[in-house]
Amino acid sequence: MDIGEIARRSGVARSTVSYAISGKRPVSQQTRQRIQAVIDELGYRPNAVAKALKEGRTRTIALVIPPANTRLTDHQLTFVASVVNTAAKADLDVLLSPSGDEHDRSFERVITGRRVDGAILMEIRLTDHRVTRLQQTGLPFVTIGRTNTPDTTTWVDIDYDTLISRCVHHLADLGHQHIALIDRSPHLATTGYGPSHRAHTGFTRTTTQRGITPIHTHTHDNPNSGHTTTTQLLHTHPHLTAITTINEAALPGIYHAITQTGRTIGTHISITGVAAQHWAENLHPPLTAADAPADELATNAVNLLINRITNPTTPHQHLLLTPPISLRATTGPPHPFP
Amino acid sequence: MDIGEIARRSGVARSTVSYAISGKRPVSQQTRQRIQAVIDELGYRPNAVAKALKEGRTRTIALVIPPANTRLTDHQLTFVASVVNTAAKADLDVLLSPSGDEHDRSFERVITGRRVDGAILMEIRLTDHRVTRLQQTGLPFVTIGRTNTPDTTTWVDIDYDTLISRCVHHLADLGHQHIALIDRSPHLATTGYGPSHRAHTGFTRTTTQRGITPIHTHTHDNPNSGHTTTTQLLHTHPHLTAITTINEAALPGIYHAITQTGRTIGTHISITGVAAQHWAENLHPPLTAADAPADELATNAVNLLINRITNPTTPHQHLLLTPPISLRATTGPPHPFP
DNA sequence: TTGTAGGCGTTATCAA
DNA sequence: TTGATAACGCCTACAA
Repeated sequence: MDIGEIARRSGVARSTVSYAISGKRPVSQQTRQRIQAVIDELGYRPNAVAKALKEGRTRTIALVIPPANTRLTDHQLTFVASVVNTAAKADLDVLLSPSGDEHDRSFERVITGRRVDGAILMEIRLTDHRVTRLQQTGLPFVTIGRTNTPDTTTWVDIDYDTLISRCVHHLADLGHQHIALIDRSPHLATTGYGPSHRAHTGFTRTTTQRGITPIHTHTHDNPNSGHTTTTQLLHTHPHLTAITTINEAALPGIYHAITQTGRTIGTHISITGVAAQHWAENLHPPLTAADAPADELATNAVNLLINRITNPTTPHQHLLLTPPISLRATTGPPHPFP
Repeated sequence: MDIGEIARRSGVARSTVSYAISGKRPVSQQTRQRIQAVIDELGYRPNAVAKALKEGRTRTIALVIPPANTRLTDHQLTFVASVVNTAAKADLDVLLSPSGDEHDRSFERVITGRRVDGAILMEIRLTDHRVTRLQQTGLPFVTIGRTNTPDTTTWVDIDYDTLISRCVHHLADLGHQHIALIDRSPHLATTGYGPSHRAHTGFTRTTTQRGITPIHTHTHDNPNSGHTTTTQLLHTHPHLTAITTINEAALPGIYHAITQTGRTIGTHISITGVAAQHWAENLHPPLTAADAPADELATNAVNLLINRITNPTTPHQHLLLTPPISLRATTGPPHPFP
């Protein structure tokens, strides 16, 4: 059933039906009602594909998610959900596209076939071939995180440098002299993952500035790895009294490793870092941390993208978020252990 | 740039270019190469929207996710990722559609505008208006979970009844006499959420059969709620020695509440249930549980859907999964506390 | 206030 | 082996 069917049954031209639906041209009360009756009776809905072809836009955006081999963190998950919700409010649909690994076909297909009006790229690297590819195609896009050449794209990001710097200052103010940064996986760092680099930079700068012994270590995005790393860390660095981290997925393991040695969190070992709010709140004890603003990131990403789609020539906009640290229960003055 | 442009530059007809690309008609080596050269030079890609209009299918499926107000559990998240991956392997794209709440517009738009060839519905209820709606439209779909009239749809589901029954048997075999079922939220149960109902059924039947005192309680899908519920549970039922649950999101809180009272998990309180594998493994101690097979659920859902799309008249197929219980570290013979 | 007709970019039928 | 052309279903000038 198509618009012609409706037209025939209501005894009008196809264009009249179209106008009756869109309201872009006045239609007499009488015909409008007759048309509407037929539409209701047949349950007619315009074919979105035909409409998209005619209008040259699909009212769909792509969300390019990280490869599936690395499990999505809670923060990323919240982000995806927020994107879908924000897009829904703007009557946009979201096409999910896995990237990396063997999924390049999917990525190519989505961004190259004019199936979407724009794209949001998650978890980009300092140099990222997907960004290059997207720039070639001319499809509007915004990235979560920024590349080495931030001025050439529209992006939203979290200021991990400043955030980790603040964490170190907070711990230093409490009197800590030995602070460890537990980073995300070494693999991410070597493949140019911005947050890792920038957290590291902020950490190094601030510990130097405050005359603190810095300890830098990586761990995979899961509790088991966090447990192993932390156990080792406590063993090799007996003077350690504070940890800061951007690896929320490892946190349960970090907690467990600490308590397992008989230490108390917040007393013998202070912890702080960056994590999803509900994640920080649901740990025991609740984590003092900068709450990663996934919602805000998502809302802004979608809005910036809509902006770019409707007005492709505007200069690139950027948004760097620096959420405050929520004081909860995991930091305090250093207590030697045992 | 369109197919006509390529045709012009290669000095052939548009149809020849089309056939050169699709291979659905023999094209001489010579012209094919000439065409390919032009395509490569200009970076031409066929417009997927036009193709979809012409072919009458979009090579896209919709994944209808639960309303955003209830945070997705780990199991659900894994499921979404698996669907996207499986679909990608079949060169299908996935359109995400939130349902429920104020998102009915999105749901309607997606399933009604011929934007997708089929849909997968997550978290359906025993009576579910989305199922009814989908049946009206005639769009092929498969549900995760089953309604009250399971024969009228294609579905995949987890056999919570049998799973919880097995858990009770396992605990009873160990000698437990007082077993509690911690269900998911009361709201889910009252809105006809199948897994809640069926877990409850299996629990009641098996406890009766084994002569065990059943205790049934609900909790929300988060650690805090699990903590509150469990604390209260231990208080009201001091003889309780075992818990079985289908609420994986509440587990950290359940654990915490138990140890907080001085009890040891696996000794004073045995726990078992249904949860995502990596979730069960990353708890301390690791949870003895039936590993919810999100991957298998997803793969089968996608394949059944593809089946239904290509062959809409086949009888409905169903798949009920009953994964075995993985023995880890949280069950043992009952030890009175203190 | 309404109708006619052309075109969005493909694929596929029918000729040559 | 290739070309011309008619759809797919919609929107929107342009006419009436």
